[in-house]
Amino acid sequence: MSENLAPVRKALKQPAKRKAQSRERLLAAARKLFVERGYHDTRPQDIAKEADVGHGTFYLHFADKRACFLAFVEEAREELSEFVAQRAAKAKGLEGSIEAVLVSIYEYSDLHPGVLATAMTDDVVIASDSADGQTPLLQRWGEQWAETVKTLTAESGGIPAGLDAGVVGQAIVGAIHQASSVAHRQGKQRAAVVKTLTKFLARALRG
Amino acid sequence: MSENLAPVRKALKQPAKRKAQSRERLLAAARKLFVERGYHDTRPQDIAKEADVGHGTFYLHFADKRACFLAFVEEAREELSEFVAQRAAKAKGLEGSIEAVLVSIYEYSDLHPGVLATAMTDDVVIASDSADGQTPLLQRWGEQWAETVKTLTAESGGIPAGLDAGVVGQAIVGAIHQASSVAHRQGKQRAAVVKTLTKFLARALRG
Amino acid sequence: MSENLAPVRKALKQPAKRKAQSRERLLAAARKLFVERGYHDTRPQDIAKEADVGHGTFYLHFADKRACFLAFVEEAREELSEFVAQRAAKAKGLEGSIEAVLVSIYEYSDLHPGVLATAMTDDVVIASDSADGQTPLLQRWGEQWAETVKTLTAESGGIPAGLDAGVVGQAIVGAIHQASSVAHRQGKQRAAVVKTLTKFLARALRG
Amino acid sequence: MSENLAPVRKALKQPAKRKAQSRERLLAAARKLFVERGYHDTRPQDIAKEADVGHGTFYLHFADKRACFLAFVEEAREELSEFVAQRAAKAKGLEGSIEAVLVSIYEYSDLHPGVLATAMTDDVVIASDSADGQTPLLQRWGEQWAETVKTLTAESGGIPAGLDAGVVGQAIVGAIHQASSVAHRQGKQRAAVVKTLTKFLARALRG
DNA sequence: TATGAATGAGCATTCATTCAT
DNA sequence: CATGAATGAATGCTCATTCAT
Repeated sequence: MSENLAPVRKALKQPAKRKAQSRERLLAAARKLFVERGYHDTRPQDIAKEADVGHGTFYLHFADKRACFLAFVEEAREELSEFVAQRAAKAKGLEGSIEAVLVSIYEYSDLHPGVLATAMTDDVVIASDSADGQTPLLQRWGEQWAETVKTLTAESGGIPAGLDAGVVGQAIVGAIHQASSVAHRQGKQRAAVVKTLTKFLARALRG
Repeated sequence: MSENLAPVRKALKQPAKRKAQSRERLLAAARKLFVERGYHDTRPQDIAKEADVGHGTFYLHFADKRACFLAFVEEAREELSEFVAQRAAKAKGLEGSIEAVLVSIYEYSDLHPGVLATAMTDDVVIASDSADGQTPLLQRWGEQWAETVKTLTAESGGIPAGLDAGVVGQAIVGAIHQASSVAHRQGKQRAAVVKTLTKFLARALRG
Repeated sequence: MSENLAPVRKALKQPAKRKAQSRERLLAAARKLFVERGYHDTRPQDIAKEADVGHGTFYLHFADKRACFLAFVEEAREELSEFVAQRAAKAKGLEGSIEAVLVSIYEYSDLHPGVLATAMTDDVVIASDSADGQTPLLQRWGEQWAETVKTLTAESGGIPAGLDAGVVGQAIVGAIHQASSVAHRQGKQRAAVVKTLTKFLARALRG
Repeated sequence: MSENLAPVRKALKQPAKRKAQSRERLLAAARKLFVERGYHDTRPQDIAKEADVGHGTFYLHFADKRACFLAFVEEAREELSEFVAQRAAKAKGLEGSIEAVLVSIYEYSDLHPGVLATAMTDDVVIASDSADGQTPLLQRWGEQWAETVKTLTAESGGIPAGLDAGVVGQAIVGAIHQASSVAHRQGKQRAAVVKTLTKFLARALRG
């Protein structure tokens, strides 16, 4: 009987590998369920079951449910970051670069539906009493945009005078997020969104 | 002590007035607690207690907790709407108008700290199974901005060619929301935020 | 429009009549709702509303919900009693009398669907702490049957020797109730039920 | 103190056994409380407490309160079934068999006071919206009686002509139930009840 | 006599987390 | 390292009844 019980669990050479594998499986399961059902409707038990490990194992790898969610967010962030970096690297000019980034983001969304929307479920939703902070994903992206903007506008003399780069970065990411969310909700043509956002942001940043 | 014990409850001649007053009291209590503790950490019981009415009375006025929250959101929306309309009415020009609106919003926030941030807690947080929809506050404001932008750009030939007004409206509100939230979180100077956002948006919209 | 607004409420000559009318209306409403929804799913509020009187008025006429239900039961009992008495009076012989009673009961059930089944909802369902007793409807009918049986068997020498009349009465009513309930639930032909029950009981009682 | 603190909980080697034991304890506690207080006055919490387990454990074993009650009913049904089968097996003749069954039932009732009365609390009392049905205990017994009667009357030519076996089965169980309930309520001599019911039913069934 | 706003005890159920094995 | 049975605090909501008008 013991051989065919949970065959996926065998063939684990080293304990270290086994632990790593459990974590991977849990993270993949968490990602799937968080995206499908949302944070509040996903229980650690569900994640463990989906990952085919015992309930208790969950807490061997994550301090609590929130930590698991944040791990998922971090994973998504890195994934998107790499994805965009590869795609948008060769874009030229302010407008071209913005468009390339937008297109990459949408392509990532197509490849991993719901992941970005779920990962941005931050602020209030998973609030914990400990109030430890963990900068929201959107804000971190805003900070990146602040840097990106400096680079993109370098040849045209930098960010227009009087504009605070930090504020601009957040404004950009906010604009993209809100416009995209609503467009998605309304089933709007994606091309129009990309075009409008690109022009809108380029005009705002151009000298 | 006996004089100030529930003095608000006296002299209620007509049941209709009495009921209306209860609702008002509940709504005020709800607003206070939702802002102070957030949606999830506020129980109908707490609201009733704060309003100095029985638990059951809460359900005499609101179908459920969610309905109460939405009533609070609606109240805040109308309040802000009036507030901004009065303040920004006499502003002149694209840049002037944008600035006036931004300043009004910040003034409202000073007068009613936390209300806007709480009222925007829409989307996922208070999700119900019934999935009735209720357009998020931010999106509604985005739609208003779309209209506003058409008016403001009328003299300079309307919205720049190729821009989708709906997308632009959402982009504006997203930019304002995100930039303001982060600025607030970081304790940034408000003047810089107003200035940057005003210029940023005006540049984007100018012909 | 004003003429047909609650026309039932006007033209109340004397207060005494008004009170009696309220009670009647409440009882009719109670009967309707108890039958349609059952005891537990009918609230005094619902009854008052259906009767088109204020919620508080309910307690002007009934001590509590239970008393209202018992009043409904009593009404049904009297109604059925009269109904059966009229129909079964002229029946001849043991078998004929039993059949006449059974047929009358079924006719009553057709005229007032659900009333008997609901009225028999006694024992546990509406249990109150006060445990005042109120003999269950079924038991009272059993007692009546005990008397009836004595009369019907008089000419053949009375109840067969060794049989306790009280027990027999309850047995008869129990047999009728259970057989009819299940037959109704199973959509069985009524004629077969009447025939079988009549023969069954007549054989048991014949000398 | 340490010796008698939850001594039942010790020495539980395997989790499977532990789980089974919990269920047993819960079921025993449920039986006790349902019989003592009735369905509506027994809360899952009470059952858990009586079983000396946490509240949540209750829902580890039963989907809901209703499922727990039905499990109790099933247990009682099987218990009585075995009990009667053993006692009434060697009875001879129609009258003898009926009497043996009746006596067995009363003996079971003496051994487990209140269990049968409680288990028959089916129909309306524990009604759920899902309306899944679950044939009432009394009806099931009626169906069994239909079979029993066929066997018992086999030698005398089967069920008397014109009688529907199904109807007869339900009539018998109804007669027994109602007569016994009332006799119990009235503190009537048990021997008289057995004697009367036996004769009554035997006469009805004899050819 | 009538009203209907107000009441608050009461309840079934969930779920993040622990810990003995 | 893994397990999964056990936990119990916490919560939104109902409804029979009262009472000021």
